[in-house]
Amino acid sequence: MGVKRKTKSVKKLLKIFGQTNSAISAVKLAEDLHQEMNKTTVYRILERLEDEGTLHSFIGKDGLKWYANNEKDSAPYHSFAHPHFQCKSCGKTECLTMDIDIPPVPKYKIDSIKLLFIGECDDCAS
Amino acid sequence: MGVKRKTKSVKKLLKIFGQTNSAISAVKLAEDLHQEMNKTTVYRILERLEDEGTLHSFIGKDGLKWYANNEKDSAPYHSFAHPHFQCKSCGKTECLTMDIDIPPVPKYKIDSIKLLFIGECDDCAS
DNA sequence: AATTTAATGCACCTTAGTTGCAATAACAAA
DNA sequence: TTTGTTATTGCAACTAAGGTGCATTAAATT
Ligand SMILES: [Mn+2]
Ligand SMILES: [Mn+2]
Ligand SMILES: [Zn+2]
Ligand SMILES: [Zn+2]
Repeated sequence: MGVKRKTKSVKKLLKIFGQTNSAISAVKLAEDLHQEMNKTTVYRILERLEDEGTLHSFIGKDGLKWYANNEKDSAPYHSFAHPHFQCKSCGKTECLTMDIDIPPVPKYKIDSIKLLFIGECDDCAS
Repeated sequence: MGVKRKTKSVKKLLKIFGQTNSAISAVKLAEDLHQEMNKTTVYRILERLEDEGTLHSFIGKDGLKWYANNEKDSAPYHSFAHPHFQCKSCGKTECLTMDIDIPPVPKYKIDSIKLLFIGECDDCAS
């Protein structure tokens, strides 16, 4: 179920995601906010914001969970994937704006596609 | 570094991967083999087999690490991705045989691509 | 057989994420 | 505004994946 009450903690997280397009790991959020709310609260709010469609999540290259804004007009799965990029040097992780066209997979009923590009970002490539 | 000695434990794992094309999670292997070797040994052998190119690994939808055979002729990253499928009902996880063509990503230097299809397998879709 | 050292077992650790429950605070009704 | 309902939070304890240090074992080589 989604968020039912605009608590201080919910507002705080919404503000953070309102200020960036980058993905942020749950771990980082729990760390950064640990003076303002319990880590359990962070995890629970993220879950609720994802449920209601405000955020979306994915698993990064190291198995950590990352969250980012959901584009309002993001449709469910057609035949394209919303890709993420993760820098193996600095860890920066982003939603890519392009949608990647994925050909149909024979034999399986596909619900969603996770597409993760791993490489080096601008800053680290120099 | 890769495997230097064909120990009993190494042979056991090689035999297992010699008998299937499915991916197997490290957790499952450690469980199944826990009478025959320590879980630490399982994790270390998997790491070495991946280092030497015998196996490859990826992170599944729940953040677990999965291993599967490496096709001998698998090139590094050109512009295609080796996709995996994971059934959200029964957890079955497989390497797909097709290579998916991925268009170049502007702005980033990409080293590898992780492509995970999540859906329902034949058995679970009925 | 003796030597070398890669590989293993074990005990312990680290970290991400979850759970149960009592206390708190949105929010709506009175 | 006060009161009542219950969503949300904090806390402490827990689970599970995976990793580490080190003494011991066992491949492989001489
Ligand atoms: Mn995204
Ligand atoms: Mn594979
Ligand atoms: Zn970077
Ligand atoms: Zn299935």
